[in-house]
Amino acid sequence: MSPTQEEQAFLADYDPGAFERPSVAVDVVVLTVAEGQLWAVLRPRESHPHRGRWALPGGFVGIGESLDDAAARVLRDKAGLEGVFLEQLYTFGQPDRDPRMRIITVAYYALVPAARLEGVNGGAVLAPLDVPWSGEQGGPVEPRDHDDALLELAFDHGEILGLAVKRIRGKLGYTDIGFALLPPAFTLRQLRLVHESILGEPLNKDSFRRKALASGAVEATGQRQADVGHRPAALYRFTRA
Amino acid sequence: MSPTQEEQAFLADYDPGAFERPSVAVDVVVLTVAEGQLWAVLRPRESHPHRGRWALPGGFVGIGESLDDAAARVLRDKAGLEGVFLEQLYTFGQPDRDPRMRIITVAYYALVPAARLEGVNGGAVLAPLDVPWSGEQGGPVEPRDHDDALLELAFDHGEILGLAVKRIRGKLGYTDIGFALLPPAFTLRQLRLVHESILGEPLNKDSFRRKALASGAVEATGQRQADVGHRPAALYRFTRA
DNA sequence: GTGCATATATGCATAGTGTATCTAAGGAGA
DNA sequence: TCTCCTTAGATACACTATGCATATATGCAC
Repeated sequence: MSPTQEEQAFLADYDPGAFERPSVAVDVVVLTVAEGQLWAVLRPRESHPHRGRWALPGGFVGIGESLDDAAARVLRDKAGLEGVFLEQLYTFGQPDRDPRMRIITVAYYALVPAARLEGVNGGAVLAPLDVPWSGEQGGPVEPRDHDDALLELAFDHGEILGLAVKRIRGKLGYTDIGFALLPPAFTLRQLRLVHESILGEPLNKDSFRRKALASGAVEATGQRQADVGHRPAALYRFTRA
Repeated sequence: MSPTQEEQAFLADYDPGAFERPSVAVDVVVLTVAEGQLWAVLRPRESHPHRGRWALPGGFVGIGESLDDAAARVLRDKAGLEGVFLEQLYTFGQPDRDPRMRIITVAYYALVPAARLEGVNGGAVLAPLDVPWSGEQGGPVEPRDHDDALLELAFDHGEILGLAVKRIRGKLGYTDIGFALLPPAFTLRQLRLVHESILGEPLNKDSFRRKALASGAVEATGQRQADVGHRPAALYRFTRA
């Protein structure tokens, strides 16, 4: 840190209003699972900088608005989603992350059942994510378009996406976030596919079944699948433990 | 959100510089383990608001300074610490969390071996923390003074402290953060006491020992304890797996 | 009906964990 | 020097979780 910055920060302790303030934004990573992989909502940037590149839905935080409220607003206005799982991820604040000015962004991630994202609106796309690392190693992930070509991301949004994937890989084992990606009634196979898609590796079918049933997190609805071309699986619902 | 806020946020998309910006600060939860419990560094507030209450070491983020740099600077200037474990925790942004103005704070947590905190300087105290919840339930924690009286905290710093404790409880099992609280050479008993103090519950001595040795995270230094009044334990060092 | 695909139950081998027991190695004090 | 106390560290065993194999069940397509 330069002496000038240090001096500024020192003085700011006593009169923060007298010094230059950063802008604060929120960006939301909207994730879903379909076809055995993760997908994220991206929007094309229509102005400079990074015009034409793809960006996370985001926006500035209002001066009287909480961070959670700002994230929920962005989710509603820019992805058409309400009432979904939404949690703070990490705050990105490198001084040069936006070339225009100092913008600190508080990243959130939302988990949505695939059915809620069928009609993605207003230029946004749902892009499948290649995760070029294993376990919780971390690093950027690579969104692709329908021709399997890489989508170029704006700012540090690749890093943000990567951290979201890393985070849900970690939280999958000891939280209920997997259920946020499923419809109200689901089969144990669907539940396992969600876990496999997030973890990027196959899981033992029988142990997964045993663990899921023993966890107390699911209960049978009494219903079964229909029209599936094989023995229909029982449908379960999520029950908070 | 009021229509005015929504309108502001909408317009801010196109000209963020034209609208009022929040101040952004960092607060650092400095934690250590000693005498079988967690301790945190607190400083008395010398001006309003919340004058006389206790606060986390903190400060405003310089306009050209990264968040990590700001946290490291606060740690150095207000707790006299350098080169310790330091990681972002969570960002707190309720509009009314500071009565003076809108201040968003990015909270960090630092983990420090107890020996590094023996001479706490400049009015700061090292306060033992009562954790009135089990597991990863979460909630505020209660710092106490030498007479076991509760210390009143400023702003939402009780909530921040509580989240830090919850976070390290969770990360203890699948990361190396426990070693950040130990000196370079330590016994397996010391390592277990760190885990027990963080988790707030006793651990099985033998299984803990087995797991620690099998993990590959520790190796024997060849040295032993001295002057301990019983069979001296072997000293180990941390080795990155 | 026959074949195919997946669901679901059961049994067994193996690995991990909790617990008990035994011996080792230091200091304190008679 | 001997005895006692305390904690270290090794070993054995029961129990549980998990991976894996096998057998049966149940739907649709033909």
